[in-house]
Amino acid sequence: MRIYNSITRKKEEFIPVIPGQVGIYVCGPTVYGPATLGHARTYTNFDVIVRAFRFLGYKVKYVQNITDVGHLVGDADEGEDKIAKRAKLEQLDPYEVAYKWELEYFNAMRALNIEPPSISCRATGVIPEIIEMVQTLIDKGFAYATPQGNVYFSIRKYPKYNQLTNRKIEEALSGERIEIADDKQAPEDFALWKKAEPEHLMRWNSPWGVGFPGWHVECSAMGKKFLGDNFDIHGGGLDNIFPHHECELAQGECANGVLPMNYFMHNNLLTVDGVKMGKSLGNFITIAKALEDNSASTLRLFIIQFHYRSPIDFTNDGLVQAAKQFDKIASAVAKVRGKTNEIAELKSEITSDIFAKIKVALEDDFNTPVVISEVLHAVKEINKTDDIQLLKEFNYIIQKIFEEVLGFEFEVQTEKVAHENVVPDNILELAEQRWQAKQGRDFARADELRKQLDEIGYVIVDEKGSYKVEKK
RNA sequence: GGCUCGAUAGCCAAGUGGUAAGGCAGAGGUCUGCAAAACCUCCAUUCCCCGGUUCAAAUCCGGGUCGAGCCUCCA
Repeated sequence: MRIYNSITRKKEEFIPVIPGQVGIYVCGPTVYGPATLGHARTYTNFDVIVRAFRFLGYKVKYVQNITDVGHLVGDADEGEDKIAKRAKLEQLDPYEVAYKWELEYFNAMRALNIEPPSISCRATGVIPEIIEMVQTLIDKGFAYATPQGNVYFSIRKYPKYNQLTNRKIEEALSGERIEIADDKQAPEDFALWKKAEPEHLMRWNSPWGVGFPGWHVECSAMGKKFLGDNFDIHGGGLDNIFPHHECELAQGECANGVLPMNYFMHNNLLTVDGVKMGKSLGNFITIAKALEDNSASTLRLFIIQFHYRSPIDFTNDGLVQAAKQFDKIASAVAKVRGKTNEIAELKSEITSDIFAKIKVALEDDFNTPVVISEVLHAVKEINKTDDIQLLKEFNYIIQKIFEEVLGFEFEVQTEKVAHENVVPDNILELAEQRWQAKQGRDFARADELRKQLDEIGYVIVDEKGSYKVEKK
């Protein structure tokens, strides 16, 4: 098993802390708005990674946070955090806002057939652990509390700062939630704990006064709580690499005495028609919207066709291609399952070869594009054969790879199609007339009826000795 | 401006030292009265450009050009 480690910028052999087990932490969403295709990309990527680990025999503990403590609003809205701002707009309690979007997030994930993490934890649920970690950092001399009630991490105490992004320390601007304070010893120091202004609704007591945690500590505290001082993998979107992950590395290593994660994995981002997707740019597509026109499996296939470290440009053409490919896969699966539901051990050269290649691809930094190409290879072989024994073997690959690792859903798909294909009686009548004409070798009449049906949106597909009518 | 990553056929996309996977589109064929689907065959002497290392480079090194992301919250 080899994975690309952002810390060393190299593909490395994966050596788990505990043999046979994987502890993975992935940065979750800030719940202040709808889940977008960006979220779909990131969590589909890590979903497949976790599924692949399990398929390869690892026991996985997958932890994800829900950031329900807001972040600084980008523009001139001084002092307000995102969640508090939204709450005022909607006349809701900030906890209500956070919970509403958290539910939406989980619904969107479920709709995409993304398995929930082993542990999902809200930032507001680890306030004691955060305070404890901040205190540790102060005690060890890496952080300092100011008379104003803020606590900052002193970057100069951690010479390795910026190991992920190679930035010069002078350029490392602070990434804290509130930018009023000038009580820092150095401008690049980042906040661990911030004093709450009177209008700030989310607030907790602490040794430094009433306040709320800085942006980066929640992930460190949670990772430590659920996975220990030193765990295997920390993942997240590339956009979090700076400053968030740099800060995590710094505070984590200083607090724990050891680098918290052995591997850092970053998935690349998603653009829409070549442009970055952002809430502020107004070009974001929500998952709910995307699912109106596409099946979850099509979206998954679209995402998985790219390597997780490559950028994805979301275009209509790309989606159309993915939909076509998924239909192709689904009809091959339908063929197999139409003939047999049994599963057989892989004995033939063709199935074991495909299976082996998929395994190799997954073990090589989760190379899903290569996996998909083997999936299409399997589809081709399925279409070529009527050997029941062989189809039973393919059934195994379909279950293990198509469904368990890649997360495609087929049953739902076919049921849905069947449901949508309720054809009215008058159409059935026309189709039957056409069939009779064909049987009577009156092809002119048959073609005429086919054309008529086509015009009202129905397609006839002839099969051996029978036919099917389908809505286009 | 600094940092990081990328540039592979009409389009999308793997491959990171041993002689270019796969898909879409396109061309031809088999099957079918026709059609659809499926299957078969063809479709990059070449991997942005220029130099270098090597028996050997799309793959490594140097220099360009272009593109994306980060440097402010973001998956």
